[in-house]
Parts: sequence; C-alpha cells; structure tokens
Amino acid sequence: MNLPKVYEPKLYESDIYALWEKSQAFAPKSRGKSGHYSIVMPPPNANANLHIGFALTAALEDIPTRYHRMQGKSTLLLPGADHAGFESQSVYEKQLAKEGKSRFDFSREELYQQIWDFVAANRQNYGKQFRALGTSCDWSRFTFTLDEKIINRAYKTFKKMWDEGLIYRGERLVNYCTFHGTGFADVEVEYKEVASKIWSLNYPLTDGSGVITVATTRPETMLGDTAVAVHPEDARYKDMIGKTVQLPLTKREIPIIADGFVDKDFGTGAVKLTPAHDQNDYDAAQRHDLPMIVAIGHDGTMTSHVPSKYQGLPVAEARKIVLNDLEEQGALASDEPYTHSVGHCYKCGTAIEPMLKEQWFINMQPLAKQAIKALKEGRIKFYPDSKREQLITYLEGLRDWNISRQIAWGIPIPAFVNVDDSEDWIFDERTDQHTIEIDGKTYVRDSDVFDTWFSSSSWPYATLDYPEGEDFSDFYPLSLMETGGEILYPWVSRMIMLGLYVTGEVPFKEVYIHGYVMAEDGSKMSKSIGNVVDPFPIIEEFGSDALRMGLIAGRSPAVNRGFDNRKIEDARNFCNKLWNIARFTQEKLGNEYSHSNNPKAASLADEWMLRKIQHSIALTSDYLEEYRFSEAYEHLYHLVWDDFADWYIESTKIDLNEGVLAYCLEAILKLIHPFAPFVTETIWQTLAWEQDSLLITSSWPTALKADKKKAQQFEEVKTIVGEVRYITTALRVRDTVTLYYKESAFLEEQGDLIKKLARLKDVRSVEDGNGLYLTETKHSCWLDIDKATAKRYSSELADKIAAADEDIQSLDKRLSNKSYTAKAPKKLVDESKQQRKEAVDKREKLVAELERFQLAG
RNA sequence: GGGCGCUUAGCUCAGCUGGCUAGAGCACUUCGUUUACACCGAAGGGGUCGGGGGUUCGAGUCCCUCAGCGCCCACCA
Repeated sequence: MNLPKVYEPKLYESDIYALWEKSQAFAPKSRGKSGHYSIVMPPPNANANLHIGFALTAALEDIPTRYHRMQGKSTLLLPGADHAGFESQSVYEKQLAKEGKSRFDFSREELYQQIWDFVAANRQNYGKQFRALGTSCDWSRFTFTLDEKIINRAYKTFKKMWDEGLIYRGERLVNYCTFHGTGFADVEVEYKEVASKIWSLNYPLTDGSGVITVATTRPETMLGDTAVAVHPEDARYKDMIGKTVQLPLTKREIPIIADGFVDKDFGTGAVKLTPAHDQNDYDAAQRHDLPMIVAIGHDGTMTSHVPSKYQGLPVAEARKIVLNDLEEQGALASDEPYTHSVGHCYKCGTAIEPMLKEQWFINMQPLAKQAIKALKEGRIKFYPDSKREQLITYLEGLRDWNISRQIAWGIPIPAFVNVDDSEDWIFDERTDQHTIEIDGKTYVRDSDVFDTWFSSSSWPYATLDYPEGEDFSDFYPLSLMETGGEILYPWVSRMIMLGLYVTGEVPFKEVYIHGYVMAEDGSKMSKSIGNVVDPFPIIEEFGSDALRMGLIAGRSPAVNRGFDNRKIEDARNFCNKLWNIARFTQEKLGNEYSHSNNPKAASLADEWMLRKIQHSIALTSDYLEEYRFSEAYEHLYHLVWDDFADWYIESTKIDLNEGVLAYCLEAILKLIHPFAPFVTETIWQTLAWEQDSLLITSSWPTALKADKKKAQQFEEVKTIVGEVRYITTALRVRDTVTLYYKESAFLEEQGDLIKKLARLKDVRSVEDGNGLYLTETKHSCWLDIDKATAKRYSSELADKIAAADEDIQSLDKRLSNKSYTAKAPKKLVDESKQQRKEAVDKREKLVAELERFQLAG
C-alpha cells in the first residue's frame, strides 16, 4: 500500500470514529476488575451548536478517559445534554416572536411540548459534533436532563428534604423580571451602569420639629416606605431616633430607626426603607420587625396598596407623577445626576424589580457545613487548588437557595396546595395533573418549575442510576469533574452539597477547572463583536487531532488564553510528521510485517531510543495522572520529532533493527493516542501489524530493558555529530570533509553512522591527525580542513575560550564560598567540582587548538 | 469593599515542593532537493524572569512592598 505524502485527516476521521463505535470501544470493560475511571460530561445546552470551548472541554475529558482505558481500567465517559431551562425557553420565545406570537398564547403544557420538539430538533447537531471532536463517550448511556430518571431523582431529593425539614416556603425578595414573569437567582442578574439621578426627599417629623432628608434613586418606592433609618452613632440624627415622620403623599406615619448598615457618609446619611422592594431594606425590616408594603406588582405597575391616584401606573410613569407631587408639596429637596449600577434581566434587559414572592427555599446551612468539612479535609482534589479555597469561602457565606422558577420549560415542582387553605401544601409526584383529590380535599399543583441547577446538582449520581444501578456501584464517586470556573458556585458547589446529602459521599474525587478559550487578541469571544471561532471549519481544514492538541498546547487549568491558530497548524504538522514516520517505517518493514514479540536492541542507537521510550512512558503517565496535559503533549512532541525522527530514524538508515523500530513506533502511537486519537488509530489500522486490533482499546505501552551505558555512548555520537555540523556549517565545507580519528574502537564502530549524520565525506583512522581538532568530545578526532579555511574558525575558538573562562570563574566563585561547600548538599558540591574540572580540560584543549592555528601562521 | 490570579525571548506561554549556564512553539537570520516528511532538514541570534527590599550557601521559584493588568463575589439609599 502506498500512502500519500501528506496526511489528510478528513479522509479518515469519520471512518475511524465509526469503527470505534461499531466495535463498542467506548463501553466500559468488564465491571469492577482492575479499577475504574469515570467522568460524566457536564451537559451542554441542547439547543445550541458546540462552540470552541466545548472542543477544549471534550479534549480535557477525552484525554484522561483514553489514557485510563489503555491502562486497562473499566472506563466510562458519559455524555449528556441540558434542557437549560430559562435559556432554551427564551430562545424559543424569540422564535415565537418572529412568528408574531408569544408564550401567553399557549397553555403551560402546550408550551412545554413545543419547546421539547424545538430542542429535540436542534439536538441533532450535538451527537455529530461530539463525534467530530473524537470524544470517546458511551452513547448508549446518553442522558438528557429531562429524562425520567433525572426528574425522578429531583423529586426524590426534594421529598427527602421536605421530610427532613430542609424545604420551606417563604415570602422573600426575589429578582423579578416583569417581562418574563419569573424570578432569578442572584447569579443570573446582570448589573449595568445606568446614568440617572439621585433625589433628596424631605420627610417632615410628626412632632413638627423639622425634617429629615433622605436620598434615593427610586423615588416612586417611597409609597412603600415603612421607616427611615440612620446610623446609631450619627450625631446629626441622634435625637431623631425613635421619633416618627409623616410620609408625604400618603397618610402614613413611619418611625425613624437606627441600624448599623447605614453608611453615614453616603447621601444624607438617612435612608428610606422600602422592605418589599430592596434587599437591604428587607434585611433591616426583618431585624426591626417592620411591616412590608408591596407597592409594585408583578406586572410592573403600582398596586392597590398605594394611594388610589397612583394605582395601576407603570413604574416609570409613577416616578414622574410622584416627583411632581413631591415638588408641589415642597418635599423635593434636590436632584443631582447620578450613575449607579442596576440589575437587569440578562435576556431582555428589563430592569429587575426586587419583589416579594412566595418561593420554595432550601435551608442550606446543614448542606454547606458538610461540604465545607469535605473540602477542608481534602476529600476532593482541585486543579488548581486555589479553586478549592475559593469554594470554601463561598460556602461559608452561603444563603438559602430559591429553587422555584416561574417558567414552563423545566421540571414541575411536585407540590400541591389546598384550594381552601393556602398554608396546606403537600408533596405529590403526580405533576401531570392540574388538581388532585385527597381525603375529599382538592389540591392544585404549584405552577412553578425547579431551577435548572436543582436537578442538575444530582447529575453525577442520577446519571448512574442511583441508588440501585450497577453503574452507580461501579463508577461513583466519579473520578473527575471537568468544568469551567463560571459554574464553580452554581453547579460544582451544589453537586458537592447534594452528593454528600443524598449519597453520603463526595460526588467526585477530583475537579479540573478549565480556563476559557478567548479570542485571538485575548478578549472575550462574542457573537456581536464577531470574533467567535467556530471549531468545525478548523476540523475540516486541519483535522480534529490538530484542533485538540492546538487547544491544549500551553494551556493551564483555570487560565484564560486566546485562541492561537499557529498552535493548530503546528499540531497539524505534528500529525503529518507521525504520518511520515509511519510511511517510512512501512517502507522499511514491508507490507507483510507482523507484530514482533521479542525486539532486542543491537546498536547504541537502539539502546538509546529504548531508554528514551522508557523515560517517556513513565513521564507521560505521571503528567496525565496530574492532568498536566500541556506538558505531556510538549514532551511527546519532542520525543517524536527530536529523538525519534531526527536521531533514531536517521540512524536506522545505516543500521536497521526492524523489531526495535516497530516497537518504538507502537509505543509512540500508544503514548500519543489520547492526544491525537484519529491519526494514531489511522496509522495503526493502516499498518495492521496485529489482526483486528484497535489502538483505542490496546494497552498502555510497557518499557523494554535497555543498557544505560550504551545509551550514553550514543550521546557521544550526538556530540561528535553536533560539533562537526557546527564547524562545517560555520566554515561552509559540508559534504567535502573527512573526519580522522586515532585508535578508537568506538569510532571504528560508529564511523558509518557519524559519516551519515554529520554529512562527512569519510571517517577514517590515522596515525596522527591533522586539521581541526574536535574539542567537545573525549575521543581524539580531527576534521581534515586546510589551514586557510580552518583559520576562519579561530574567532569561534576565541569565543569558546571566553565562554569557558566565564564558566570556570563562576564555578570558582561558588566553590570558594565556604558557606556553599559547608551547607549545600554534598552531591551538588561534587557536581560543581566535576564541572570545574571539565571546564578546565575543555579550555586547555581550546587554547592548544588556537595556538596551533597561530603557529601555523 | 472582599477574594483569586497574572507580569519570564518580538508574540503566546511552560518552569511542580528553592539547586547545572532560565525552556518551548511561532516569528527571525544563514544554509540545504540527503533512501519518510518543504505541513521538511541543518546551524544560529534573541531574556538585567515588572521595580525595590528581605530570607538563604543559593531566589524566576519563598516573604514584604510598589506599579500595571485581569477575573470572580458583594455593595452602590
């Protein structure tokens, strides 16, 4: 078979993936025998195409999976997709808007079904794209976050918490979008700087002794004020504490209270409190047992709790009229331009209204406590470890979790309320029913759904069929959770808390936090700026392996780095190098070669190469165990390119050892397979040295014995070749020079090889040499160069002498330091002495050589 | 305001618990069609490791400090 000169990935990749899939190579091996390794993929959003970040993610998950599979472990990489609750619904709503419809045209059930179909249609790409990335995940275990087992798990967890008193229903301030009609978690609110004004309002004291001036950016909320707060140690207001004010525009009398949260230096130092529409005010109201007046309704208009004049007005409208009325009454002290940050809905940009709403909450204290303990005990290893510390800090300040969302696309909350008693809530899983009858009482289902993160927090064990599943007993806790830093708090923290709560164990043993793939200039990729890099055209042009290696090259955990097309090209070239190494090998060994079980080193080059492979097997394994992908890749790159191709393969052109060459190629293909699965498998299949064998399921290479001394002698060959190349390049006399040596079995033996590698005319033994003496090697060798030409080399010699002088000086300085010889390890001191000796010897040689030149005149 | 991180060659970055004369890729210079590969081969140039101070026999690595950059969280009446 004649292989083309250039490796063309797209000719092979899809066939190779199909071969793996057909061979069931992705399924875990026999259960529980030689250890297990498991990763459950964080489920990407099912309604979107995979972006370049997922190409990185796929690589970071697939590399260790392939490595551990080759180590003989029962290995599982489980794929999934996320319904992405609110995300998907808003994408679908945009689509509806294009058709001139809105979600309010449909019932909750109709909407759910429509979004289901919409997401299902878009999910087609998902499998195709992960296959193109070479992800060796077990598709038979694919899980969607709305699969029955995930929903059931969420219900069981909710029930357990309900029974154990961790779930409560409470009226709390939520971040409410009046357009979408749903509340958001704190982390989902997007803050924007808004240029507005800050107004000062005069509230007259009821006893007529004056006014207290408060500052506000939201004057309309004054209709819901229930107190004014000042700092307890603020001398200006000390006498007013405990008095009341007459709230303008209303007939209400509200107290002046003292609370430490007030910043004396901000505004007037006096704050109006609107507990129903501001988190700080709410907290203060809790402390002081103040009433709460809901002034703004869920539709964004003023409620019936405000004077009738303002009822039903939209917030912006109400603001104008309130300001106008205040001014007329002389209660408006001042207004000044003011820029401050305001929470907005991250989808539609509507200003978020903090609003009182009945929600389901989880009491997080007991859960957080367990998680903090596990993290402090180091039961989960983090890459990098600093993320573990961050998570502990976060958990220590954790608030209760609002798990209700007022949208259709999600898992319905399995709770029903008695139509005759709004306090009477019951747990029931029959969420397909609107109303249920129990003991003659009628209950109506809660219309809310779970926050997506609530169900996905059970992902590590729900996907493995906790508690009865075989997968659960084999693969839990997971070996690794690989994810991005942005979901450390919303997801990773909750998986740990729920994992501990539900299963009693940490959900995973290690966490790898990846950094982001930024745009080439280091800025964030964004569709609107248009600097987004699509991974699939890159695969088309450079190959999936090149994309994978190009992305991990030089990347460390949790560090954001720009996309670099040159690294992709470089990796593509590397694949091509492997391809050509295989072509060469096949040419040498012939098409009929079959796998040899007993390769034996014969030459120095064999011993040297086997030592290199030995070292690389150990080093690559170590790197991969510690998820140091970039370093492993870089090491293998140099093993292949520098050691194997440039030295060993060149050596085989003089002295071929079929068994060793074949062994080395096999070992290299195996070591690189996790990084470049397609090209290595393509080569493996093309060579076909073993029948019906797949590289993906082959075993990690084992080292062969090699003679250390002989391997070191090959280094001497490299030294001589290196010096000859340097000199012949400097003097431009390549291909025309003969190397002479005196009485040396080593050169006798290695002469042909040195001649070939150094591009010499000949290598010959002589009685006494003449010409340019080699100074880098212990062996006595001369290059047969005429005096006139050789003289041009004297300046190089002078430079080398100067360098040797510097070496000797710095070593002398170190060795004459008594503290150094006394305190540094003896090994180091001996090493320094040895180095000094070598430097002095070398200098002598150089000086002698230079003198010869000068004598020769 | 709290937390985390970064600053090493022209560019993008490695450098793990302090120990040879600080590395890689790309870019650059010179040379080269040699039995796989020009997506190649050979040789080479290029760094006061952000500034200052300290600990140490020894600091890119540890500590303090200053400067610049970035991220996350909280707050913004």
